[in-house]
Amino acid sequence: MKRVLVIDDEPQIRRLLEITLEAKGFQVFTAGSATEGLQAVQTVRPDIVLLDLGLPDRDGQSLLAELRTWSTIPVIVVSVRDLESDIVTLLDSGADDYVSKPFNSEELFARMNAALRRTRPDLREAKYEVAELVVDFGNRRVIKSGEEVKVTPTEYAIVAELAKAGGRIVTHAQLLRELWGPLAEEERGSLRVHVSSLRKKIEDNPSCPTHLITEPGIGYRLC
Amino acid sequence: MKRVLVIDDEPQIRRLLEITLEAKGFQVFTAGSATEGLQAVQTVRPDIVLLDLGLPDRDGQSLLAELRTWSTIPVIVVSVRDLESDIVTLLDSGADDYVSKPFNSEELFARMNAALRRTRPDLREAKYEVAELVVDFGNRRVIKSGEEVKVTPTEYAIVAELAKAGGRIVTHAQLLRELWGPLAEEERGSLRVHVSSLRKKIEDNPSCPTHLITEPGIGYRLC
DNA sequence: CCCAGGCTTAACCAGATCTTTACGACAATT
DNA sequence: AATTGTCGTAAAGATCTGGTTAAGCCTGGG
Repeated sequence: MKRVLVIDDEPQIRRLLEITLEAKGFQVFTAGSATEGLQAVQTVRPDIVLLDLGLPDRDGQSLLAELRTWSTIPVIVVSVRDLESDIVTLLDSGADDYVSKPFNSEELFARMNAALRRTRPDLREAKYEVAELVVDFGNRRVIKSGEEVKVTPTEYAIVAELAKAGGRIVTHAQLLRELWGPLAEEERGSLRVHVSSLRKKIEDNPSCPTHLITEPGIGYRLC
Repeated sequence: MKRVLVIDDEPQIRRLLEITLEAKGFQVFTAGSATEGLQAVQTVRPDIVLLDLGLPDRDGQSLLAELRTWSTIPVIVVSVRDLESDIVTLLDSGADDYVSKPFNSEELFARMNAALRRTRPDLREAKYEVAELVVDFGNRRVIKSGEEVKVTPTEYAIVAELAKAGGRIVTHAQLLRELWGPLAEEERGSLRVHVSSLRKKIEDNPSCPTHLITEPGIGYRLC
């Protein structure tokens, strides 16, 4: 049975979709806000997401952008707006399709199936892998040579941030912002310590790192 | 055994429903006012709610609206009024079905079962098993090594939530929201206590848990 | 009315985790 | 060669988190 996650702040819409989609044979999960929704993607691992724009806590597009940094799960955007420019922007941000309210449930169903057919199942795994190192976002785990590595919350945040960048450099500023909020420049020392202890766990030879690489003066990179 | 909460201000009706529903195999809880009812939803954790309109302290519809902001529990509205417009409004607000007084108990029973089937596909006949531990959603029981374990309502809610996640991590926030409603961040201490006592019941060695695992800084997981 | 079960709160403890600090290595610069 | 700044490491201390226990409160049933 296919699992669908509905992210919408209006309870009535959630209910409506729940009923119509269950009738179509989907297993339906719901989330009432953007943050809740992002979390739910990880926990319920749906096959497809229906995302309403105009959530209270966060812009739908930024949610989509964040989601796309670590997941390729198909997302269909649902919204009352249907300006041509909006549609383009959203598809650019990684949406798979677009349905405007009020929607015809048959049309929605058809588009969902199309999106499901289109996706490559092998890419739906929310994981980042390099050689013997695997960052499993879905289960919040780090695996090295098949063995799970116990990392602290901060260490996971660092390695996840680097993994999401997919091998590209992540600057000190970016990491600091992600870990300690926007105005934390004094934590550079702390960051160094955490990187150090992280290397002890994921590197064969911590003093000569092969995965968590320092880019002097810039930041770090996972490769 | 399914739990049903009856919210009605008339003692006679409460009694009547209590008797007929108990005969049908439900465990019945009652509340005599809207505020009492809202509270009871949290404390008794029913599987379904029967809500009478025309409560003294509050409009039934606003109660429904509030409930729907944090719970998807099936609600069947019972009322003397049966204006078409009212029915539509109520279903819009999130009611699952509508029965007008005086009601036929067979009809009510049928509609309750329909609502339960529709809204809780995960609980229909499902069980979650890991080694010697079984969470029996259908009968609301926990079995360990063939023996039933007596758990309190809150403990059952916790273990059921974890079981539904099927071994994946459930965050503190998710659990808190599910157990105490949307704005309960202060209950973390209480959650810890319940987890502790739950472990005493389902773990061979509670100080070294093998099933109910702590994911430091994140939440819990059943495996 | 009292009693028992269940929930919450508070206190305490242990261990994990984070930050701070100090120091040494290294490279680039003067 | 000395200076400067960046980075890694180790150790210490502070802080946080989670588990446990016991006490008190509330509620429903006898």
